Amino acid sequence: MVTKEEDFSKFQRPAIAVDVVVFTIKDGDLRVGLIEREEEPFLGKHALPGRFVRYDEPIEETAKQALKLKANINPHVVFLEQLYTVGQDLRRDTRIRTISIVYYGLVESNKIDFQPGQKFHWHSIYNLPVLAFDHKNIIEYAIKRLRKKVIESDFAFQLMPEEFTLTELQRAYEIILNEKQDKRNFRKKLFELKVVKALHKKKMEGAHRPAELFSFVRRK
Amino acid sequence: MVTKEEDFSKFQRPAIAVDVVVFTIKDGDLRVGLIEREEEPFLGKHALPGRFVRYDEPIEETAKQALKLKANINPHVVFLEQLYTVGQDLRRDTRIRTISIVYYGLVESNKIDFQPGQKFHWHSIYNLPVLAFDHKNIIEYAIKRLRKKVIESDFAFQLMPEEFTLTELQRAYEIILNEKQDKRNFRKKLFELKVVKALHKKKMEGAHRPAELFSFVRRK
DNA sequence: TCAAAAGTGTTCTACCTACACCCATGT
DNA sequence: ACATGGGTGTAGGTAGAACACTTTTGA
Repeated sequence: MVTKEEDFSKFQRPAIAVDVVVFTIKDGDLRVGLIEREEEPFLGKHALPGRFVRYDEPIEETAKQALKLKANINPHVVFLEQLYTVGQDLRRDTRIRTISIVYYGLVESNKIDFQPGQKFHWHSIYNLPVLAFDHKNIIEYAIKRLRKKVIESDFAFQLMPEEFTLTELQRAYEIILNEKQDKRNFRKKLFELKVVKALHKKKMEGAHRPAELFSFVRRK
Repeated sequence: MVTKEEDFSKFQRPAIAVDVVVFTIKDGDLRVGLIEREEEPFLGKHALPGRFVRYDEPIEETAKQALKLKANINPHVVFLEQLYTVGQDLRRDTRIRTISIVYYGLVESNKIDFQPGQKFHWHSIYNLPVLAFDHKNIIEYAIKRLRKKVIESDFAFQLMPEEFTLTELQRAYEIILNEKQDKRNFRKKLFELKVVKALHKKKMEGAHRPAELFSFVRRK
C-alpha cells in the first residue's frame, strides 16, 4: 500500500463500514430494503443495512453479515457486487468519521421470509421515506448503475426465480428500466445472446395459451 | 452506516489506505507511475503511490497527498477517479489488515518535472517490474477499466495537452487501446460528438503539410 | 520534385427499431 | 365462440467499418 513505513498507531483511523443497497422486484415495483433506525442519530429515519468492518472480516463478508444480522436475509440468496466507496464528507456520520463501502444486492423477493415485527422492509424507489445519513444519494446512484448494468449484461436474472417465462423476464426489465420493451425485439436479443434456454415445460395459468418456461444460461 | 449503535472502541479497526494508479502516455507507450520501496515488506519491489487515510482527510485528498508526497506530482495536473476498493484478502498487506481504495489518475507526462534521484518512475504497462502487494492485479484491472472508459467517453483528453492535433489525439487512443484506428472514422466520430473545436492555428513541424490545432470542448 | 504527414467521402454491412397478426388455452 | 396473453417475421433506418486519393509543406 504505502511506500514509506508509517507509524500506524500515530494517527486515529477512520471507521470503515459496508452499506448494502438491496433491490428486489415486488408488486410490479423496483424496491429497496431499508431499516427503521432505533436510535440517534436519525432516530426513526430509514437507513440501508450496514455494518462496521471487523478487523478479521473480508469486506464482502461484512456485507453478508449486514444482510443477515440487520435485515434477516440469508446472504446466500443475494447477488452482491461492490459499487462505490463514500469517504469525501467527513461528517456524513455525525458520530465518527466513517468511510463506507457500498454494495448493491439483488434478490428475488419470495426467497425472503419476513418475520412479524421486524424492522427491515421493502420500499418502492418511487416512494422512498426520509433517509438517514447520505443514503438517499447512495440509493440514487445505485439505481443509475443498476440500470446501466441491466442494459449491458445479464444482471436482471439475479432478480428472477429459477424458472420463468419470457414475459415475466420482460416485465422485470421494464420495471427496472421504467420503460416498455418491444416483445419481439426483446426475445430476439435474448436468443441471439443465448442467455436463456427453454425447459420444454409449460406454465399453465389463466385462460390463455400456456407460456414456455425458461432458465438462465450462465455465459462463459 | 449502521442501524444499531455499536461500541466502536470494542473492536480494532482495519487500516484504510488509498492507492493511485497513475497513467501517462510517454514515448509512444502507456505507462504507470511506480515507486521503488525502500523498506520491508517488499523491499526493492515496485509499488503504487499510496497513503493511509487520515481521520480528518477526505479520501480524494488522501489520493492527492499520495501523489504529492510519494510521487512528487502536483495533484492539480492529475485527473483522478475512484476505481475500486480492495478488502477481501486479509493479508494483502503483511503488516496490518488494510483495506485500500484504488483511484486511477491520468496525467499529461510533460506536466511533470522529475527531480534527480527520485524514487518515482514511469513503467510501460507491457514491461512491468515485480510488484509489491497485490498491485499487479490492481494495475491490470485499472487498465481494463481505463480502456472501457476511453471507448465510451472523453477520457483520453485527460492525457492530452491543451492544444493538440487530431493525429496526436488519435495516437493517444491507439496507445491506450493498443489497436490502430482508422483516420477518417476517428475524425468523423469526433466531429459528430462535438468534443473538439478547431483553434484555427497550425502546427508547423517537419517537412509536410501543417496540422490544424484543436482543443477539447467540455460536454454538458 | 520528392517525401511525409494532413485532410477528406462513399459504400457496405450489421444491428436496432418499429410494427401486426396468428396461436393455444379456459370459460 | 370469445377473451386473454403467448408467440413469431420483416422492412427501414442508422451507426460503424472498410477503404484510397489529393493537399500542403520542407528539403
